[in-house]
Amino acid sequence: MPELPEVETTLRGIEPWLANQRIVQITVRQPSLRWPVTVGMATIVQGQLVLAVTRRAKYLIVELEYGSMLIHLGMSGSLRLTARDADWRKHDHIEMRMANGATLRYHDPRRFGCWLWSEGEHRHLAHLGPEPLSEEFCSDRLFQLSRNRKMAVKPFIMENRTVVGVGNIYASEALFRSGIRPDRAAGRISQQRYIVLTGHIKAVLAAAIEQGGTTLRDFVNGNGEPGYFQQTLAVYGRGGKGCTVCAGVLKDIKLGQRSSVFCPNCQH
DNA sequence: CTTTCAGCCTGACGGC
DNA sequence: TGCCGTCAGGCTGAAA
Repeated sequence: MPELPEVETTLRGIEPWLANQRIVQITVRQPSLRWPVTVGMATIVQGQLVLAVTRRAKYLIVELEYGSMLIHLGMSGSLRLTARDADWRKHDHIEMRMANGATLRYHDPRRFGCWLWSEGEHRHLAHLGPEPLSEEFCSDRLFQLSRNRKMAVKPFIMENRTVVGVGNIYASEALFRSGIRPDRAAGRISQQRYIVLTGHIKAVLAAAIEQGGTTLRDFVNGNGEPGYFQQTLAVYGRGGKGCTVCAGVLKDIKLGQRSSVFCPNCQH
């Protein structure tokens, strides 16, 4: 599951090979992604110079001379630099070849990702909240936006208009570290507790990005996956097991159709 | 305005 | 062993 740290790691891995290079060819083997990948996109993009590659939320943006491409990895997508004539693996859907010989492959078994081209601003970026590691994301923002909200705090911090890039894993972990139950109403959490929560959201994401970076070299060479999954997760995926702090049984509930694991003893 | 929820998709896993 | 049901999850857009 590519969360924000994995997308950031991907960006750092591919950016040096794409920036200031011309796209020689795009090959689309499977156009049925989240939205259809159009022939028009490949036609428009081929021959263009890549001005820059950036990230916004979990989207990668390939800035071109004319317009830009928006890439999302969805649930199971990955981008790898491969040998020029590497064998096509199952679920390799798109290949982008650069003038310097770099070859980028998009691999996505579940096909929840997207590759979209737009002349102007992409509609998917229009209503996004601030980046979690920016100063715009602060406890005041969480506190103000949460007033009168009856929604549970976990889906609230996972909403993209609140703050971007906080997926199920890191929302669960940050709430555990903050001692806040994920099903507590967002509007009934104090300013003081939002200060604590904001700090943990930033810390857990920053740590994960740093760990992703430790395997950057392998990642670029196409030999491995980003390494942040190796980090110890205290609650995510550990429903029914023992709490790492109090040894009590972790509870697994559904919030907004998503699995939410927490410790009923440590989180209130 | 708010909140909820179906749907997109494949692979992993458990039960029989 | 294989089949079948269930689950996982980000995001959109429609419904309530």
